[in-house]
Amino acid sequence: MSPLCYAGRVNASRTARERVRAELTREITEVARGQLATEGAGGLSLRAVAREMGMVSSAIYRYFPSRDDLLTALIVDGYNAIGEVAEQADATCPAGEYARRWLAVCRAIRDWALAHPHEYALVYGSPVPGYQAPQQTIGPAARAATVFGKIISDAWQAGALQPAGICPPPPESFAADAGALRELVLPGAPDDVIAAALGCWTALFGMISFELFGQFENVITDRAAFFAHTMACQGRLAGLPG
Amino acid sequence: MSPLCYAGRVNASRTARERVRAELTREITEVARGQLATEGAGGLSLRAVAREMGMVSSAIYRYFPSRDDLLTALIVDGYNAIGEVAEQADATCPAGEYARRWLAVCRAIRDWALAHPHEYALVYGSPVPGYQAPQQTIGPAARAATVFGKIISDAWQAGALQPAGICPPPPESFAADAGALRELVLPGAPDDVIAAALGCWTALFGMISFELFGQFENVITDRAAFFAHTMACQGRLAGLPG
DNA sequence: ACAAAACGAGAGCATCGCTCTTACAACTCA
DNA sequence: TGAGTTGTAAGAGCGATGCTCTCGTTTTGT
Repeated sequence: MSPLCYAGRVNASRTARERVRAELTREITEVARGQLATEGAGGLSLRAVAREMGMVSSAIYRYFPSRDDLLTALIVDGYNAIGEVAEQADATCPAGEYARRWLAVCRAIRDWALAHPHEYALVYGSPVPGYQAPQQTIGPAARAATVFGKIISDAWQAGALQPAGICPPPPESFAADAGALRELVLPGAPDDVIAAALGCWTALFGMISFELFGQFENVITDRAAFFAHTMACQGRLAGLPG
Repeated sequence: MSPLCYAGRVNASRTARERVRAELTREITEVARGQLATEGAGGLSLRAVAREMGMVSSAIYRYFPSRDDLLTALIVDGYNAIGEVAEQADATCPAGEYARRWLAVCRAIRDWALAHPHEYALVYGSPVPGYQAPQQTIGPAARAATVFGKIISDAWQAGALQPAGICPPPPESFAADAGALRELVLPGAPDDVIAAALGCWTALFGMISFELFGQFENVITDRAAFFAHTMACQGRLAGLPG
């Protein structure tokens, strides 16, 4: 009677069935990521994914209730991939060389974006369809930002931050947000440092998006060099020495 | 025999037919812009446009050979709209107050983007379909940039630019591009000023895109104030006093 | 007045996202 | 072991899309 008696068995069988389910779910996202890479987000089709897997289109809906849910899964994957390359790039640098860490992270994210343009567009480009802001994405989205936040707060706590001193103080309305950011990703940093860091962070993605979305066409030729230069400037604006 | 004999007539009759054609073309883009505003780029449908105009879908193809061509027309319109608000905002400021002009242009573009989010996404977001860089868009794209370039070069030529002095010199590979930009939109400015201005410009759109595409959700509450603050910092980085 | 070009309408093709029903397989549990 | 439950795949189908083609009609140029 009590379900607890069979708990072990239930779990075993569940994992038996859930295992193939998880495997199929993984394969769907993998095939979808392949289609995304070649066709872009607009060309991703559930029917084509099903076709490539030898399934019938309606079967996909057992795993993803709608096309948007598949896209959301890919978005989460994208955030995680960006977060991972950022973490790895940061880890290869000496902890005390903050500007170098910042540049390494910038470069890693840009390289990933250039290698996966459609995935980047899905994550940091315009929201695709009727869109929504799915809550599941906020966690993975913070992963890369956490890496950056640690660089800044490490530098701050080591007393290595050399503020440029050219910015006016941030608006009072920013204080509450700065407090939240200080707790999450920028421990110890004062408001003006947090504001500068946020500006830095958005400039990074503005740069990558401009390059990837064609705004630098016929404008900049050596984009890698210009990118590194601009990111170095932004890093200095945030106080990173070097 | 010679077509020149009938040049006047030909022109008159041509304008007779071409006038209704131009009018219909304009109406199509207008209806399409309405649909774009409510549904977004993904939901723009030639059939729906035709339906709203009382036409049959195939008739649209007499005016726009494909859906992408309609989108391209809307992109050109978007660039022009942004360029126009930038020009107007710049014109309302005293010519000598360069930082104020810069902030006014920033605010005007942001306001337009917030008022026309789907159009902004179409222009500065991820390229929609299999994408291409249509040549017809490069002219209108430069319109807003020209306004900004004039602010910087005006300030430079008036000797009012106060470089922050925190940036390393731009890479050598940037010299050629800087030369082209100097001729087009930044007359007289040296390479480092041009590089800083470009960084400024991309930071502006990075900021707007982050806000519009949801990256500031649960992060920044008073976005207008933070935007103005960050743009002021960026202006100072480019040397604008104020 | 007449040939050529432009045009709107309609039917049609392939494809899409998604729903519903049906048949089969695996699992549960007495 | 055998009956009942449940997850799954398959197929048909709906409404809609972008786009092509053909077929009369109108407008244009000579």
